Amino acid sequence: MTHSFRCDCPITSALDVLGDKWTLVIVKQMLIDGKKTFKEFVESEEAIATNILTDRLKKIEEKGIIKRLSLPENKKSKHYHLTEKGLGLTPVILEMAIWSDGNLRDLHPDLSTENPIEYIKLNKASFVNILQERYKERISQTQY
Amino acid sequence: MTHSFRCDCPITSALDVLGDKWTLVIVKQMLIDGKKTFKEFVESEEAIATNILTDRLKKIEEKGIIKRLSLPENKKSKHYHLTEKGLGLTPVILEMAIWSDGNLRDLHPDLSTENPIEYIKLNKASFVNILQERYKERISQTQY
DNA sequence: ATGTTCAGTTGCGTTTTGCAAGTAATATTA
DNA sequence: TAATATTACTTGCAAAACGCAACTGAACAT
Repeated sequence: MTHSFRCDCPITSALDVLGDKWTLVIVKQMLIDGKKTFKEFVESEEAIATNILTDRLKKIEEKGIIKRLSLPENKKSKHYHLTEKGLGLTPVILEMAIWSDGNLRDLHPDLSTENPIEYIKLNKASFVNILQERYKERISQTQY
Repeated sequence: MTHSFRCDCPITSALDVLGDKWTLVIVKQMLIDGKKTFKEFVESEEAIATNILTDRLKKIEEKGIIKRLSLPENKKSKHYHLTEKGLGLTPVILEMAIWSDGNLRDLHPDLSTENPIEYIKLNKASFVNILQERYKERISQTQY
């Protein structure tokens, strides 16, 4: 069944696809944390339930945000990769990180401080590029 | 009760606050569409249900993203305004619009094309500023 | 052959969502 | 002034989504 959009607004439509607790967390785990397999997603600190994970992987694969790949030398494990469409979410994720850093510390004092947010803010476009190139480099290591 | 965050990751934490179908739609309706009252939100093309709207307005007010204001000359209607924290979401919303424009047309052919996306992409920072200043200008018209 | 790992699926109770209808306070109109 | 309308909600209820735990089945590992 095809996705049903609430209206023709691009922002609302983005939220029709991305607007839930888990979808962008999974994309972030792939892009930032380098996770590729079901097991890696499940073992993440966010502790996603397996049924939810299965559902989201299926949905975002249908939408062309990720690809599910079989490995030639291993029939048991699968790899999930971001497509260009998925990689295109890098700026959205980056802006969320910046917003959190500047606006969520009052509600969440333990928020991580490890990322060089000030550096990122100086040149967002180049940081987006760094993340995307790093991701592409990483996935080019494996043969499918 | 205080909000519970899944972990200390800024991106995941942003999604703990913003990760649902409606929260950012409401922020967008305020920022882009100029909506201020309960009635205006309900009458929007996204057609949010009133109980959901009440719930989200309460939650994002608690988190400091919006402010609920009474008008001195009118005891019936209330105005909802973005705070600086809410206005800080402008880049996130803008990046979602850009992502949709470039990546959602295959799934959603009727997606609006009215916004000058190419112009926006040329200088994102200045467009963020324009939106924020326009918003502030608009709300400064009313006395509370 | 046996045990383990990986990628799921299933069952079930809880929570959230969505629709429709109702309400209460204020403002407008006849 | 009385009736009507408007605004901002609240309530009830059914449906969908979520979350936990247990289970399965294929593929490897010993």
